[in-house]
Amino acid sequence: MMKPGRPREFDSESALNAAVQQFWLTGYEATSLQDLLGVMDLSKSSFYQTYGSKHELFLRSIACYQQASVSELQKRLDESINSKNFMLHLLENTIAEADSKYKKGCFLVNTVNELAGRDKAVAKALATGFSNVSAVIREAIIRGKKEGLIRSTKDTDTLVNYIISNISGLRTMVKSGVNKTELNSLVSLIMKTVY
Amino acid sequence: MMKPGRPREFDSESALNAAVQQFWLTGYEATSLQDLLGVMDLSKSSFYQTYGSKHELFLRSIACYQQASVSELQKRLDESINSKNFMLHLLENTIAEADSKYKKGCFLVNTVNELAGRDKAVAKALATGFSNVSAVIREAIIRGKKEGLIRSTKDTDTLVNYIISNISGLRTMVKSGVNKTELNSLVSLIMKTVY
DNA sequence: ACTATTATGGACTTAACGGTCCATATATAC
DNA sequence: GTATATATGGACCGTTAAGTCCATAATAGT
Repeated sequence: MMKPGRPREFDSESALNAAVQQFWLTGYEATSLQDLLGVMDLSKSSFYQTYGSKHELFLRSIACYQQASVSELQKRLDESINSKNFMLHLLENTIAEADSKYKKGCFLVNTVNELAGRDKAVAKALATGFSNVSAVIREAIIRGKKEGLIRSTKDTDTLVNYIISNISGLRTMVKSGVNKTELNSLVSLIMKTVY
Repeated sequence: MMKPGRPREFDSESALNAAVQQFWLTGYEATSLQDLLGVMDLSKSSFYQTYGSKHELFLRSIACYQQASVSELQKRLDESINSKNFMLHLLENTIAEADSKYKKGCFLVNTVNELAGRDKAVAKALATGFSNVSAVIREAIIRGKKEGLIRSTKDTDTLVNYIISNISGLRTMVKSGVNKTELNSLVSLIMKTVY
């Protein structure tokens, strides 16, 4: 039962993806509606009709990014030969942007730093995201323990937090321009702490 | 030889400090000129005459914050009984905000995440700040090695980066609402890695 | 063909932004 | 007291922000 009416002239899925990219690159405040209309390729009317407001779109963008990231992460874990290998690639992936000109970092980490303190709705969306990411990391740690690969005697939760915290730390280091050689040393130290 | 002219009605030092606090709390974009005039307690005219522009004031704020932080840090290192003790207190200090309502984090870390990617002048000011902080951490690591307290065999530079990176990571964890108990576990793991 | 429904373009609104300008106030140096 | 120099208050500016509104366009079902 399709409802009648004029059909969309824009692809709402790719429009949302474009919004994610833009927010990811320039954050919430620094991204104007004009910027969004440009990359999303729709009119102001369609924008408000479809997404309600900039703020609502931002929340949807967080959800979209988070779901994609988590399922990508889960897939990589499932396909890894072991926990250690998964974690090493995760950390290496985190510092991969060090060479590129535009360092977007992680959208969740960026947003925590920009908005979590003063926007409750955003904070909640982020909490969901972090929680979902944590669940995958947790699975990886548990698997590592089963595989007998983990040398640290610390409890699972602490190790999960340790990984999350270090990913955030590495993101900041990348953004502040630390070079790849130094970052690689850092990754090896982090790995050595856990595995 | 004091120059003539009407004297200032505001204290330029405390005005700058107030600006630092405001930028620290709400970042660059989200801090309006009105906000600044309010907390700095001066008129728009005086603002532009004294500080040039919002952007210039922001750069001065970074410099001001950085100098104060570094000298505070250096003082704490000088007064510490040993390197390990200094580092433990540094990390504990980093997570101290976990209980408070407003989590300002570190102004430098916040700003890296908000602006470093698209504002060269800011990036440069931040680089100076991080470099100065690193120098103190470096001194602490070297001292720790002399004192024979450091168990890690990693080179000094890597350990310095490790501390900086973990401080950034902890800041993000605090902002995303992780509780104090978990953070303390994390601190103890980080300490154990180095000392 | 007509109707109901949704989509779109573009004019419009209101408020806030950073920033400029100038007349006036207030001090020092002579 | 007068000249000089700086400080201040407040009006003003152009731009942009997010968001609203309405007339029109384009479809599906009848």
